[in-house]
Amino acid sequence: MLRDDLTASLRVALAEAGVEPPAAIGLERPARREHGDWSSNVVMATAKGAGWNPRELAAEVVATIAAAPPRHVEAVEVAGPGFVNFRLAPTWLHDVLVDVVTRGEGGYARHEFGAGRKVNVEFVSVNPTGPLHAGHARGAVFGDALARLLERCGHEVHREYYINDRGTQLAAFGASIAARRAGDEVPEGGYQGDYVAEWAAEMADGDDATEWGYARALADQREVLARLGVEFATWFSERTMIASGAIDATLADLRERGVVYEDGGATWLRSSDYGDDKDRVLVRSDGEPTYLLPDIAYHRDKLRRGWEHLIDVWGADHHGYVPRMRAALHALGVDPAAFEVAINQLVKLERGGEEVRLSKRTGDIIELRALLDEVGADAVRLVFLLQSIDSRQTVDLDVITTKSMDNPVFYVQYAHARIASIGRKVAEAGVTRAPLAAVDLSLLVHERELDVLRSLAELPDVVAAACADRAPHRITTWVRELAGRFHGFYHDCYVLGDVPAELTQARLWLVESSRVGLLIGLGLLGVSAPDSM
RNA sequence: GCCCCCGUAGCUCAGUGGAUAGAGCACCUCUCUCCUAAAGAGGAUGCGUAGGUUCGAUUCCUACCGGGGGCACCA
Repeated sequence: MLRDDLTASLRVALAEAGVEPPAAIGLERPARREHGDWSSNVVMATAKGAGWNPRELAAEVVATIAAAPPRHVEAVEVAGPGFVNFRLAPTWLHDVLVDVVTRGEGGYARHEFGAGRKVNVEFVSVNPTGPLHAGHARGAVFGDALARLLERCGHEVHREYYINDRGTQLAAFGASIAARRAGDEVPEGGYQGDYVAEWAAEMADGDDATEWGYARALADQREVLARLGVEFATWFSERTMIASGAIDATLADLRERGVVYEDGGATWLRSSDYGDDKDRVLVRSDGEPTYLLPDIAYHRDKLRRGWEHLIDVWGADHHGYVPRMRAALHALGVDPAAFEVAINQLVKLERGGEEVRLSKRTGDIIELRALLDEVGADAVRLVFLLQSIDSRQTVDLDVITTKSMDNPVFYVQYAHARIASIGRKVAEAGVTRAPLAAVDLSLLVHERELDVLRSLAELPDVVAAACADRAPHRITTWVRELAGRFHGFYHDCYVLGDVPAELTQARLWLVESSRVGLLIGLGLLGVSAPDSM
C-alpha cells in the first residue's frame, strides 16, 4: 500500500533524527494541488516535544526520505510551518485503477473492521395509523443507507421495524375509522386526515375498525417502503410481547434488580439513578403499560435474539426519550454503549417557499406515495441523503417535483448512462477492450483522467469514515464529485474518435474503473445506475 | 428554565485541528461536423459574536446571540 510506504518512510526518518515516531502518523490529501499528492503533519505534531524546530526537523526528515524515496515518490518537500509534502508520479494513480477494476464492485472499498459485529438497525417504526408522509422518507433512506454502509464494512446487519400496534394512538385511529364509516365526525383527539374517510369506505360491514385500519395502514406502509427500496428482515409487533409474556418478564426482571417502585398506584422505573432527569412510569395507575415498558421489552428482545449492538433511528421530536431508554437498558445490566440512537432533525416541507405542515391528525399530509409517483425512488433517496441528518432539511416539493434540474440524481445517473453509452459505441465500432495487463496505463496523464483516479483513490477512506460516523451523506458527496470529474473527463478526453488505439485502450479501463466506483457509491445509497436516460 | 441539533457565498448545502474554505442554484459570457449539451469552461461574495485550549481553530471547549426540536401515568 502506498500509504503504508509513505508512513514507514516518515517513521524511519524521524527515528534517524532521534525523534520517537508517534503511533499514528498523520497523512492526508492536501486540499491544494500545489501542496503535493500526500502531506504529513507529523513533524509539527512531534517537533516541540522532541526539542526541535519544526522546519529544521522537517528538513532532516525530507533529506532522509529523498535519499531513498518510496515507490512513486518524485519529490519530498518541506512546506509552510513544517509540512512534509510528497509529490508522486501518476503511476500511483494507475495502481489505483488496477486495484479498483481487479477488486471490482464487490471488493473495492470494502472493509472488515466490522467483521463479527452483529448490528440491529431499527428505523421508520411509524405508528400503524396512516400512510407514511414525505418527511418519513428521511429516516427510511438514512436507516437503509446506514445498514448498507455497515454491511460493506463487514458487519452482520439486521433491519427491523417496530410496530406500535397497541395503545391509545391505535385505538384513536380505530375510533376515527369507525366514525367516518358511520358518516360522523372523528372523535376528539382522532385522526382528521382525508385518508381516514377514504379507507373507511373500503372497509366491509362488520369489520373491526381498529383491526381493519391497522392492517390497512401497515400494508400501505410496507408497500410504499418497498417502492422506496427499503426492506425489513423483521417487522416486530408490540402485541406479540403480550402473548409471549416478554413484557411481564421484563417488568419482573426490572423488579428483581430493584429498580422499580410503586407510587400513586403507578409502577415507576428509577431511571434517574441511571442518568435520566426523572423517574418514569412503566405501568399507569389504570393498569395499562406506558409506551416505555413494551419498548424496553422490545430492546431486551433484540439483544436476546443475539444482536449485540442496537442502532435506533429516531426523529428529533423523540430526542428526549433517549436518556430513559438508555437508563432502562443500563438498569437491566446492558452496556450503555451497546445502545445507539441516530437522531435525524426534522424535514421542513415547502411548496414554492410556503411551508407545508405535516400532521396526520390535522390532515395536511404529503404522502410519500405521492412523492414516489411524481419523482421515483431514486430521486427521493438521493434528495434525503444529500445532507447530514444533524441539520434540519428543507425540501421544496415544487422544486423536487417540477423542475427536477435541481435534483442531483440526474447528474450522477447521467455519468453512468454516459459510461454505458461509450460501451455501446465501442461495440458498434468493433473495438474490444484488451486485457488489463496488456494495456499501457501510463498514457493516462491528462488532468481530467487523474482527477477521476484521485476520487477513486479516496473511496475506501470515505466509506470507512461514513460508516464510523454514521454519515451516509458523505457517500452522496463523494458520488457527486466522481460524477463531476467523469463528466469533465468525458468532455475533454474522447475514448473513441481521433485517439491513438493505445490511448483508447487505457481510457476504456479508466471508464471501467469509473463505472465500478459509481456502482459502489450508488449501491451504498440504494440508487439505481441506469444505462440510458 | 433545562436538554438536543443547527448557524459557512444572494439561496440550498458540503467541508476539515492545519498551509489561499468548496459545490449546486441564481446572474453574465463562452463551447456541439466528433462517445447523449440532463454536459463542459470562465466570472463575485462567506465560516453569528466574544473568550479559551493548541505550534496551528471555521473545526475542540465556554459564554452570549439567532433558528429548529423536546421536556406527560401520549406515542
